[in-house]
Amino acid sequence: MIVDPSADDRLDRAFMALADPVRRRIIARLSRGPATVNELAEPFEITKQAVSKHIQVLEQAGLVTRTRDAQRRPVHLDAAALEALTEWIDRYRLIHEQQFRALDALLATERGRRAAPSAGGTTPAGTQEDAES
Amino acid sequence: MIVDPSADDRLDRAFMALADPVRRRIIARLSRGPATVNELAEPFEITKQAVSKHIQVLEQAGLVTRTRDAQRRPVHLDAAALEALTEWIDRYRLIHEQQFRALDALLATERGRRAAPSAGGTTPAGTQEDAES
DNA sequence: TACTTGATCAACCATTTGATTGATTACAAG
DNA sequence: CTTGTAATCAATCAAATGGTTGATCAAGTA
Repeated sequence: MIVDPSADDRLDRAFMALADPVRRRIIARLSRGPATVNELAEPFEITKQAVSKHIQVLEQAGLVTRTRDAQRRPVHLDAAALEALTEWIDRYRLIHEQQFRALDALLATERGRRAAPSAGGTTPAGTQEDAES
Repeated sequence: MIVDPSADDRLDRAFMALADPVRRRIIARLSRGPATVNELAEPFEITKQAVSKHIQVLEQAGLVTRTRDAQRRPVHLDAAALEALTEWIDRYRLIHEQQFRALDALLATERGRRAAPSAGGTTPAGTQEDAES
């Protein structure tokens, strides 16, 4: 019974949701427009109940929303949550590339003075802390 | 005992790997430079064996690589795999935004002729197929 | 009211995951 | 050769996940 614990936990759920190939295909389908549970279940060889559970997972991750249209409950994609994921990934990806450029620059400098050392044996990272949020 | 079934499955593993908050923090740490298992295990309250398993998962997902330095086995981040993830997400995110723009355009056109209809009750998506790869 | 459709709820089962403890391999130093 | 350190392997266990079937709820319709 978790309602909305924190933005951190939301990220957890979002990644966890996309970890399943079925849910990823649901996302792919929803990117072309909203769909009902029955429509989403068709391409798969699983029951509607299973798809309904998957959608619950996606909903709790903030990736989709369910609206009401008579007795149908169309599912809509929420692209903002997808954007949050790419933002998380890109952050550390870019930091990593930055490190690479810094190492290149260091080696270029060192090359002028002495022979290039082993370059990468021990970590140059100073802080043990991370900043996950 | 799966070795490397396909590029499709690689994406599965990558998302699955990032689904765990511990592994995400490992990625965050590695973005600042390579580290050993012991260094990675320190900030967490779990054993080294558990961290070793996490790194195995990350390695099979292609997110990190392990090299050899005497009896140490430093772990390095592989940013290329992270890029593949953002590419996957961005694809469907952008398709979705495109749909939104198209809907806006349609509504703008319709507004000139008749009163705006319910707009979004049933899905306009034509193809049931998806293109996950 | 009764019936049909769309979707969820509830109980249950098989498999997988995350973590633990204990033993083992690989390498370096005494 | 023995000790110590870094890391993995192996067996085990509790908890979570994905799926199923059957019952239930909600809304439209004869």
